[in-house]
Amino acid sequence: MSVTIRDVAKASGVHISTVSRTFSAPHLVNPNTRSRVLACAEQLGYRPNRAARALITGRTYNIGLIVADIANPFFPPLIKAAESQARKHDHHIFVADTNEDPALEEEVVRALAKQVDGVLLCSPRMSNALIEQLSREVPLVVVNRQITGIPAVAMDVAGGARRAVEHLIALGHRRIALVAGPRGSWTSREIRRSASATARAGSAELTIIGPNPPTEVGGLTVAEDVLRAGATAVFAYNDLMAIGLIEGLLAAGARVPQDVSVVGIDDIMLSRLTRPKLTTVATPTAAAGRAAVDMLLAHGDDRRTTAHVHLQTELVIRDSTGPGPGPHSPADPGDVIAPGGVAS
Amino acid sequence: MSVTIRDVAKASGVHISTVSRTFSAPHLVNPNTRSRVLACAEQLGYRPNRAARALITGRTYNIGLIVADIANPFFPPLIKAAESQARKHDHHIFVADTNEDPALEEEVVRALAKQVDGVLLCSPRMSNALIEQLSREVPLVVVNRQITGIPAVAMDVAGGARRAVEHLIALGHRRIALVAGPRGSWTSREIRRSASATARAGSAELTIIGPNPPTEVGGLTVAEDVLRAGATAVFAYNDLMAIGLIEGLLAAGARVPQDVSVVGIDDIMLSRLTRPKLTTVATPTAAAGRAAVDMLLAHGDDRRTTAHVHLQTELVIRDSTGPGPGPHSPADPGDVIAPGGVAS
DNA sequence: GACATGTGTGCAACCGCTTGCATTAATGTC
DNA sequence: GACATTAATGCAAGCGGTTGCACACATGTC
Repeated sequence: MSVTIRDVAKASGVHISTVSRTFSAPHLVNPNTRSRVLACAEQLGYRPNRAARALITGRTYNIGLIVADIANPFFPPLIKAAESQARKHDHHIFVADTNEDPALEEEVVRALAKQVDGVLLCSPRMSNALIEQLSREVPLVVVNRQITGIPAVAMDVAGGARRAVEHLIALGHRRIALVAGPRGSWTSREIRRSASATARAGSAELTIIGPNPPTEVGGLTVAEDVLRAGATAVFAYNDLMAIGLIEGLLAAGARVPQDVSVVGIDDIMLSRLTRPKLTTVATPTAAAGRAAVDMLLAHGDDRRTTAHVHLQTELVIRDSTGPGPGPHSPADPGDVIAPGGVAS
Repeated sequence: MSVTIRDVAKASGVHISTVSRTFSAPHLVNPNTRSRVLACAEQLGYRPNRAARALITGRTYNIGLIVADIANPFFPPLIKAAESQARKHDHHIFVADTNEDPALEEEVVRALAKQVDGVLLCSPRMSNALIEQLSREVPLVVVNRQITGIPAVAMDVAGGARRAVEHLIALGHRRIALVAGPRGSWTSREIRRSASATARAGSAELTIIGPNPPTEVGGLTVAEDVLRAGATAVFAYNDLMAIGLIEGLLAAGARVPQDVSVVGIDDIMLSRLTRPKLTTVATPTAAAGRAAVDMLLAHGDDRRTTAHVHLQTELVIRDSTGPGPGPHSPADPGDVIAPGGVAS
């Protein structure tokens, strides 16, 4: 049915091992023979069977890419960049979506382990211990997370969060809400830590609302909590939530940014298209995808390359942030109500 | 290194063929033996090597999914649904992005052919002839295209286009522009055909602008052409272009929908979030992803299942369309200028 | 008790390819 | 011209599984 190495061998009058070497070790075969074999292969439409090759060499030329939610606009640019970079190195990408479910994450890694040269774990929700264990079964590169001993591509979300909160403080906001992301997210912890420290340093009050699902709906549903907390500015775990939040705020009659300023993080395509346009922290998503693939492929040679790539983020000021109530805001700690669903 | 069928055989005191049958033909092995083997396998953490299995059975349990542009928000829901549906049947998905390039499309299909049980070709830009040829090399299901002899999942874009244009006509618009999609797109041809027929039936004038790249920028850049054509309403090839177009129109000083009404197609998530919210034709993207996977897997048994699945579309009226200039519009065919980039 | 029947397991070939080793021919060295 | 060296190719084992066939044994039938 399908044309194999034997067909090519027969057609070009050499042994199959010569054909094999023509493709995997060309320098070992006589140039004349080589070109004859290549001609036959071309003519027959021969393509090496990677599965068969992988069986012996252990290299599959496949990469697993695991994301929490393909439909979250944060991921597509990353996937696209990774796929393109992988193809440059003749690798293919398995994409799996875990629906934000840590258990599914583990299962998918295990299911993919034997069929890939390595797995890119994007924004994993698993525990560090589990990730370390899995990394013994298959080469792993984590994106948006830092674990000692595991190669990682991290974006400087802490720096981004700092700049975002500083921006709000500079605008005169003193009562800021942080709409947190999902439990188990490293990014969420980083943001929380950095935003808290920055608020403290700027003598602003930070109310943490969450955890929440990292979706538009997640943002929409906390709009009331934000208003009840009396915040004049909000920093959200990601753009999708920020956009949902703005929807919710507008629906509740609050104006953005006149009454409430909103900052997101990610700079997804959407952020330039909503009204008001979203002020946000741009994360280099595509660069992260490329870097992760590069690390994984480099990784192969020397297993202890636990380098960590750090990518810079950048504050993009658009229209969803504006001046706060000013330095003389009648902020009375007494009327800060702790609404349902608010944690610290 | 990795635990194989032989390790399990040794541990449970049976021949490897018995272990093999325990997994691939359980009814052939004695229940006692079976449970013993399963226990050993579980304890050793054995996972069958799919590549090795594929070598003999010819079934890889992999599916290729080829899209024109992952970053186009139309695709992620489709990919997500397909991946999820595939996983239900214990299949994995290779995702490839072709950057809207037909040549790359062909190359990717060929590269994937041997490693998958079939390929889902989403919105292919290739010629029918080429698709037919490829379908002889690997089982194919096309999405958003119809080719006799090839299983397909098609959305009723023609019906959608009709309803969109009828909606504009009902609002009183008589000079309508169609912002066309990329060359080679079946959807683009369907839309053009259906929109033309509907306009003619409704005594409206339809100016076709394009072809254009199916992106936000593609829409943005034709805003001037639309205004120059004197159209009071526009139907765009997809939501992304419609949204870009609205940006462009607003930037040029035109109000939407007061001066120009805009309808898109796809109902991507974005469409609910922009201002004004986009009137559009909703296409059942996730359903298409699921259906395509199902067809491909069913396909396996009986190669001549060239069924075509047809999915309904639906007009979603939001805020980007409004009343036209009315029946007494001073439309003078004489001042219809054919701007640069306008085709018919 | 002889025989057909069925059940569970082992044996070995094979899927398409890679690779260490043996073999042969060509080349260089003194 | 004998010998070591190098280059090019063939041979065959094996990667981790599957599967047709043979075999041993237990049962049922007359």
